[in-house]
Amino acid sequence: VYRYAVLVQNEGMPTDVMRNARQRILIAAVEILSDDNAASRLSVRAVATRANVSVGSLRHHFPTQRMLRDAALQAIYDVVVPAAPIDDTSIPAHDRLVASLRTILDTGGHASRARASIASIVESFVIAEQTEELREAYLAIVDEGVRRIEGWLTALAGQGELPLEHVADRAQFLDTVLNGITLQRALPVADDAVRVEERTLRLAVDATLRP
Amino acid sequence: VYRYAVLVQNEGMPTDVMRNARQRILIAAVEILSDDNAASRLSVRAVATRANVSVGSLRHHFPTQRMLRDAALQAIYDVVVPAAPIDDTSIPAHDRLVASLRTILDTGGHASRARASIASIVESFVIAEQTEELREAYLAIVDEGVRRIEGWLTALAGQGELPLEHVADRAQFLDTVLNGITLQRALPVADDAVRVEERTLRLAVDATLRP
DNA sequence: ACCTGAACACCGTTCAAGT
DNA sequence: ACCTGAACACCGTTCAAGT
Repeated sequence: VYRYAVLVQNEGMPTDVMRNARQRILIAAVEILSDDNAASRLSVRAVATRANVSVGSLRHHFPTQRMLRDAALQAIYDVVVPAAPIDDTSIPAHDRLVASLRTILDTGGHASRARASIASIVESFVIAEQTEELREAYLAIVDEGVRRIEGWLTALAGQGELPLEHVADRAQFLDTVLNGITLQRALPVADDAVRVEERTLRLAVDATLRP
Repeated sequence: VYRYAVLVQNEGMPTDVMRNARQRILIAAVEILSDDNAASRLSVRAVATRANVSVGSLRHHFPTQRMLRDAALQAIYDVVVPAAPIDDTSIPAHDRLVASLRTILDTGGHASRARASIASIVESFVIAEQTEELREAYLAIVDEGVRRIEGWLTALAGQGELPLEHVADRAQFLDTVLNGITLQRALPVADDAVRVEERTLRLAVDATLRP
């Protein structure tokens, strides 16, 4: 699904795409990540083999496995999620962060889509046999989400909106709040759910943007 | 810190604790998890070495690494949890609220119990056909939880710890945070899960107990 | 600059063998 | 029943060597 996106994204590039190892590695990684199998891990050798490239070559283009995963997820998100206005200082920091957090929430959707989303997550990671492989796959996903939030908070810290040393803690905090909201969206909702969610998100952001 | 707790918890046990491999393994795991070093991982060999036990012996008592981690986290929570009454003004309001919220969290349990708990909720209220009856049944349960939190906040408001008019909003907020934590307890957990959860809960309570 | 593949130090799990 | 430690199949990273 996403592999074409990655290609398109680099359209105005050198010459023969299939001759470009970096491209092939990135495409292979995106393919593995967007595989139907939720538990698929992004191992060095799996990616290298799929891209028809040596381990050393992979490492040359992506010095660490984290850099590779980040690049692949970034490529996916760049296509799927509209960019957040985190640097638009004409808008209050509070509103920018709320809007950014909503881009994560919206990947889960609402109503029946939110329910399908949670059902799938619970099936894959809660009900399924708890293997180490599954755990690592899940933690990699969580990590990406938290890092995204950290990215926003770091940007806001650069504008003096919060202390830089609290970025990690507060990103985890916001991640938990988003998990709570996501779960609540899937569960039966009260009539005032939208208002409650809005207030909760604002309260969480208030707590985050404070010395 | 927690190592003694694990010992105490098994006080009425066999004979010589230091001769009990299972005890030593559990203690070693708890020590590593409650280590200050946030990067500490719970590897088989690290635990086995620390416990002065072979890898095989460790596997005999804890067939998978997950079971070991679950047992260690359970041991930690069993000690951390004891509830402080909300009206005991000799304890800081902050601590009283955290302790009270933990009593709700602990109804969900940890590890396999937390997973069974979430699986059951999702099955009953997310996957099941969304009837009005189901919705009302669920909202009644939620209401009960939120009302409990409101009760605590009202008590604290009476002591001047927060404005009375914000009690409803903030109870909803805390409910969302608890939902997030509950979900995270059921999903695969990182090695630093205990610390992260503690910080998140404190941050949420900080946000609540503020004008 | 780009690529190769062996080597290294890890990981969790399995298992024949001991007591 | 409890324990041992080697072996296995992985993992991510490093690096001398090629082109």
